[in-house]
Amino acid sequence: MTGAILIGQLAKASSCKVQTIRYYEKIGLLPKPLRSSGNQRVYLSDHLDRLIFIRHCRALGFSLDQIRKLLHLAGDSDKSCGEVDQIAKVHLVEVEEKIKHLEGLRQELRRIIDGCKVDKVDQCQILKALGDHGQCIAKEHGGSDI
Amino acid sequence: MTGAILIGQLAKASSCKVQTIRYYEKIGLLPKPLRSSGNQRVYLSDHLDRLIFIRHCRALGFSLDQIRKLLHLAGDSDKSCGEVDQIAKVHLVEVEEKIKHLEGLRQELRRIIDGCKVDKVDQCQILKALGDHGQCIAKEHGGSDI
DNA sequence: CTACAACCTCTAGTAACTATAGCTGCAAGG
DNA sequence: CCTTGCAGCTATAGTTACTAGAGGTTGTAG
Repeated sequence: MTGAILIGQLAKASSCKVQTIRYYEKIGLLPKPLRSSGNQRVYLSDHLDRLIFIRHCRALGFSLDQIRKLLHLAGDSDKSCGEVDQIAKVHLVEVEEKIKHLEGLRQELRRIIDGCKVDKVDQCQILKALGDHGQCIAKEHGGSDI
Repeated sequence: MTGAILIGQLAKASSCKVQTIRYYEKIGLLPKPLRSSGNQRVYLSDHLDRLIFIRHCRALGFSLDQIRKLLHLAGDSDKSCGEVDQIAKVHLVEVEEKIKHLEGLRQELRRIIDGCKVDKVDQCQILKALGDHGQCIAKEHGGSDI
């Protein structure tokens, strides 16, 4: 029975919280493990590998849905990996877009903060700037992808 | 009665959805407006100003909680605007940290994508890289602030 | 035998909306 | 006067990816 571990050990080995592991099982991302006589989850190394894969993908910002697809594709060993490539590239584009968006916000925030030289709220340029969208470059009112 | 408008007009004037306006009212970010004889919300220009302020802050990535504080501070007209400044600067730091984080992901994703030159899933370097956290620079397993 | 940690299930909470169901109000056309 | 249809109303549930808690059971060490 080499490598049979309980959920606490799996959590440590994968740097993933116990709750999260149970959550992944519930949504079908991790297969249901065996149970001990006392109804405790018993994991083997397959589970650990899969969980490490998932956590690494999460650390890279993939959504659980994207990860589900990647795991599915990884199971089909003679398929072309074009789809894998595609998912990764789409995600890269998303990341790049987020960076661009945030750089815009950074620039605008700096402009607003630097513009305030007074000390009273009723003359505060930050509040004025926040109330006035006119000079702002952050056009996307309504798009909350920060 | 100049400027008395219904929720649909307010939505258009602020580029904010009707549902969102009602939501802001429910959580106390927008004050409850008057009602018409037929129980419809009736707004004046104060509401529009406040809503535009909120939407602009949201576009800049402030949380509703931060916005609540900003609105509160803006009401106290003889207070020092140091706190306003503080909120804005904290947010700027948050944005800068997110940018750094995402730049790390971008670099790592590019490395992984560029490493894959084969065409079959069972040799796919992307999947291998995703399963192996060893060479990865994105250390923060568990921190999902993307 | 008794602590105590680690496990179990189930439910609710987070942020900031968005969407749906099922209703009423209101103005215009026939 | 009646209908059509849009705009408004409330209330509830869904989204993402967890996290926290209640309240109970199992396993182990002293």
